[in-house]
Amino acid sequence: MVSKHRRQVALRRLHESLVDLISFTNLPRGDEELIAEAGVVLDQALFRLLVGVERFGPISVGEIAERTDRDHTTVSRQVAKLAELGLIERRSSPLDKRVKEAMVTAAGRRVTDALDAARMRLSTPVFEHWSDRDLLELERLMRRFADDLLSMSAMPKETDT
Amino acid sequence: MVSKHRRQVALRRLHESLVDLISFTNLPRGDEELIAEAGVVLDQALFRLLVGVERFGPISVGEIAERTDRDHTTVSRQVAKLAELGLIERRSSPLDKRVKEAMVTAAGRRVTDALDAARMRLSTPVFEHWSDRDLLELERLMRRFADDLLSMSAMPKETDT
DNA sequence: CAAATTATGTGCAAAATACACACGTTTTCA
DNA sequence: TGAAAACGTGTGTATTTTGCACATAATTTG
Repeated sequence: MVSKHRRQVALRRLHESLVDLISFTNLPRGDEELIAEAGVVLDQALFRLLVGVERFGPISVGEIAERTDRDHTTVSRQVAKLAELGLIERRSSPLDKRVKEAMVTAAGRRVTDALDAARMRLSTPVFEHWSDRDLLELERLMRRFADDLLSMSAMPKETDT
Repeated sequence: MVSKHRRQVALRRLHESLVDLISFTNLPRGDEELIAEAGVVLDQALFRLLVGVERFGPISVGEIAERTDRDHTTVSRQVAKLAELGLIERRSSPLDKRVKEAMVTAAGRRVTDALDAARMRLSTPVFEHWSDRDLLELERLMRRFADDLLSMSAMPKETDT
C-alpha cells in the first residue's frame, strides 16, 4: 500500500499525460495525413463527427450534441452536411419517431476504414520497442480507466445503489 | 511473444479507449463543474487555452496555433483576451524579439490550481477501487505512450540517426 | 385526452474564424 | 556585409459557425 500522497501524484501525472495525448491528436500533422491518406476532404469538425458516428452510431443528434458540448442546432446542421456528402445516413428510430438516428453509410465506412488503416501505419512504429506485457497492460488499464470514468458520470450523485 | 495480430488488436482498442477518454473530457458536465469550482467565468476555448499555456508555457502564439490547429490570427486574439483578463502575461522572447511568449500570471496560476484541485476531487473516486499496482502502472505506461508519440513525431521521416 | 416534455430543424443576430496585408525581426546567401 | 527572403505577430474585413428564439412533430404524463 503506497501513501495517499503517492496516489494523488499519480492522478495528477495521469491527467498531464492525458492532456499531452489530446494535444498530440490535435496536431494538424496527424489529421492532415490521415485525411490525405483516406482521400477525403473534410474539415476537422466534420471529420471528428464522422468518426464519432462510426464509433457510437446509430446515434441521435441530441446525444452527439451532449458528447461534443455543442448546441443541438449546430450538430443538426453538421449532420446534414455529412448526410449530403453521403457519408452518413439518417433514419427515424423505429422505437421513437422523434429521433432521426445517424449512422455511417458504406461510403462513410470506407473513409473511416481508410483512416483506421492510416492510423495503424502511423502508430505501429511507436510501439515497436514495447514489450508485449506493457502494450497489453496499457490496453487493459486505459480501457478500464475510460469505462470507470463513464460509469461514474452516469451514476447519480449518491452512488449507493 | 504474442502474435502480430494480437498487437494490432491492442493498438485498435487503445485508440478506441483514447477516443472515449477525449469524448469524456468534452462532456459539458466536466468543464462546467470545474469552472464553477474555480470561480471563473471563461468559455471553453479560453479555458483550454489557459490550461495549455500553463502546461506548455512560456509558449509562442504560433506554437499554440499549431497545437490547437487554429489560424495564428485567431489565437492571437484569444491570447489578447486572456492577457486583458490578467490570467496570462506576454513578454518578448530574449532570444528572438519577434516572438511574444505567453505564460500564466499568479492570477492565472490560481485559476489552474483551483481547476487541478477540482479535477482531483472529481477523479479520486474513479480510482478508489484500483490497486496501487494498476494505478501506478497506468501512470507509467500512459506517460511513456505520450512521450513516445511526441518523440516519434519530432523525428524526421528517416529515423536512423 | 389535454398539457407538458422531448427531439429535431430553421431564421436571424452575434461571435468566431481565416484570408489579405502590414510591420518589425531574424536568417540566408551572393 | 547587405539586400532579399522568411518568420512571428497583429489588424481590417468578409465569410463561416454558432447559439438563441421559435416552430413542428412525436411521445409521455397525469
